[in-house]
Amino acid sequence: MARGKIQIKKIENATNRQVTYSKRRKGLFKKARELSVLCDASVSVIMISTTKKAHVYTNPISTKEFYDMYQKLQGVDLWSSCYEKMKEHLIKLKEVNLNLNREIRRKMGECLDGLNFDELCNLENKMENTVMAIREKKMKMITSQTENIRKKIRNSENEQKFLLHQFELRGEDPGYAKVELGEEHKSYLGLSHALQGILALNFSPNQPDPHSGV
Amino acid sequence: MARGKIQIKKIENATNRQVTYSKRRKGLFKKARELSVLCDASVSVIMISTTKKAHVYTNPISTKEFYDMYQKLQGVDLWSSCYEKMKEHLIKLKEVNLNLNREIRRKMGECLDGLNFDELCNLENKMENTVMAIREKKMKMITSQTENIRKKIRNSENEQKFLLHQFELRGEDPGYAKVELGEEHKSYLGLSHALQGILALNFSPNQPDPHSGV
DNA sequence: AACTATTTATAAGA
DNA sequence: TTCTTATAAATAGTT
Repeated sequence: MARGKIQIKKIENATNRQVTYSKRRKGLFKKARELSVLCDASVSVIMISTTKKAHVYTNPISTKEFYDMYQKLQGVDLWSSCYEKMKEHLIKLKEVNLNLNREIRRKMGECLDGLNFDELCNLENKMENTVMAIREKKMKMITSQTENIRKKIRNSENEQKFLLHQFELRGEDPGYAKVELGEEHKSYLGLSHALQGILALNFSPNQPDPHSGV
Repeated sequence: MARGKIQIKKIENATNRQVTYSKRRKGLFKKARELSVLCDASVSVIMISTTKKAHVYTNPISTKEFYDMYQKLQGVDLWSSCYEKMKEHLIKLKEVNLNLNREIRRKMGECLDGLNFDELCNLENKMENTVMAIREKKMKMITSQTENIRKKIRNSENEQKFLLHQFELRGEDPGYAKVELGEEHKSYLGLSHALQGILALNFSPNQPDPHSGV
């Protein structure tokens, strides 16, 4: 358009192309601004070079507002695919949550109205098994606790024996300490045995229940 | 820019403005196309007039692709507010689901390892209450069923009486029908009474459990 | 980045 | 709207 006409096709010389890009970009933005002002229109110009650098002109609204308005006017949602998928996922999860909550309420004995007799029997069985499992777990806990206490006692007994031995070697009388430790051990043992007794009682009555399938 | 210079400010004459808009729009699109071709760049021009009509030129990619690329290059997500909120919601729901599932597994007697002794006792109580609630529900079901059957029997007995009365008035003998109905009633009653007995047995043993708080 | 010959865009009029 | 055309503006090639 000056000093000779040019063909509208890609400029092969990279430097030349870059210079032209710069000049024409400026020109385009100027024209865009003029159009926007003269005609009171909203104009958005975005250019992305091969070097992936973006140049933007928008007036009088932001790029986001531009896209929002564009979408509204065109009646298309450019992001619907991603957005809608997410929405669906959300709805599904909500439904799953609702069902899980209902299941929990049923397991708490509420919300039983929708179940028929067979389903009630089934749920009863499962819940009985649950109670049994919980009792078993408690039993294990107590047993292992008792075992631990016994070990501790054995350890301190051994330690005590060793200390006694040491005292004897020195010809001294450690009487007081010996009695103290002995009392402590007895109360430990008493507690754990009592707990085991309670659990054993608690555990047995359900075993002959005609409903528990095991 | 011809036949006289103009000021770059809004053209007040509406017709004039419209004409200029049309002419300059064409010019801008032409320049955009030339730039795109000459410099091998991506160009997007969107114009929205005061009459809310959109005119678009993009090359060589679509408006959506343009938007996506623009976002990536600018490192901003124009929809982040809405999108991120949704994402957070999704993550929260997933977490809730996970917890609900864990709760259900616990109520089924699995996954008890994370609980301490008190929690186990608490869960045991709840599950016992559940079993009781289920049994109560079953009981109610049977009771109402029995009641229904009793009502039906009463109704058919009344009907039978009425029919017998009618026959007597006519001086005829309906003996056969009377015996049939009577037998049927007995078997119904027998079944429901037996069921009630079974349930009563099933229901009572858990009542004196020292762990149920009620 | 600046210059400038020339092409291109376009304002006003038809 | 479109065509015309005088003139302003843009810009290709050069420095």
